[in-house]
Amino acid sequence: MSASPSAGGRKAGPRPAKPAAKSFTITELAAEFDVTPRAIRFYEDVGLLEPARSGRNRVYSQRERTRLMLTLRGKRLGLSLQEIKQLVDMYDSPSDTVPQLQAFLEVLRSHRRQLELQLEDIRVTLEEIAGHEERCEKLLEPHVR
Amino acid sequence: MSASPSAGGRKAGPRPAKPAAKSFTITELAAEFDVTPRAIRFYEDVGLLEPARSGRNRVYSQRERTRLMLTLRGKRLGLSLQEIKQLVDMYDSPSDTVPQLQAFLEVLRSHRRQLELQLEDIRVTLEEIAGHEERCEKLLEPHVR
DNA sequence: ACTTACGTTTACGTTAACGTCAAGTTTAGT
DNA sequence: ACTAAACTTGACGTTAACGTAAACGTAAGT
Repeated sequence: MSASPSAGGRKAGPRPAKPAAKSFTITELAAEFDVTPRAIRFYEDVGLLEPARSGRNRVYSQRERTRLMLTLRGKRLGLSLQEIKQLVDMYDSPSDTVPQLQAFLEVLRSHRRQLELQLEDIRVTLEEIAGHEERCEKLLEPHVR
Repeated sequence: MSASPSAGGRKAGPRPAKPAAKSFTITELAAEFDVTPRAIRFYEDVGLLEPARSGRNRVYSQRERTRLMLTLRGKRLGLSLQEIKQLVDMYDSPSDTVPQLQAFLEVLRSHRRQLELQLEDIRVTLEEIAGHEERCEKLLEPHVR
């Protein structure tokens, strides 16, 4: 999202109206995303999360919550935690130099290619499943009557 | 060099009009699908493949080749070998009784639901990637001039 | 007979991604 | 003060999916 030049006066100073910056405990997130706290701590060991601390206890910001979400989505897509870390790190570290941007673009494109292949795999599989389902239903139909 | 597709007269007995039922060695399959023989043997241990034998050596039929293909596709979709086995087994064992068919249908539908979720994950991710790419390119454009 | 190529079995090693205790700490309630 | 609940940090265990090495078999070529 690129705003028009004079639209956003981003200045440090008196905070206008902040929505209180909701935070989460580890068990809250665990419950919300249906994973164990152990898993979440493990993602931290790997470097995927860096929650703040309130004393000894972990405090997760909205940003950490998002990273956890992306992590789990990555897992569902079959990525390893290392791969996920690479991607997520690039996603929210603002590359500014030209070579960095170019490297980022390369990663993005490679990731996209992989997803498109996977998309094709899924498409084919879904078609096969549809065929099987049809066959099954046809075989079951006579028994319904 | 490897065997050419029997260009001349490959008559090895009184076989009338059979398409010769092409078969494969383990290294052929390994090369074709870019996996190690070790992996293929491992899939056999798990019960995903049951190649015939010529003496001690494994001989893979077209059917085995297909099962290997499905196995690798399953892996790309993030399934475990056990899950893959369940699916592949159902796919080519001809369920005939009504309860069997119904169970099969249930598995198919559950599998389909999962794939559809994955499809959604991919769709969302691709959109995000598109956004990142666009932003990147916009940042790089000025440097091209 | 000897090597080379390809295949085999057996067995132990490795990596990823957690699970599963054990033992301690901190906070809230009684 | 005592207890329960929620969280913490180690540290070792486990499972899946192979990798890797050792030792052997066998058929083909020289």
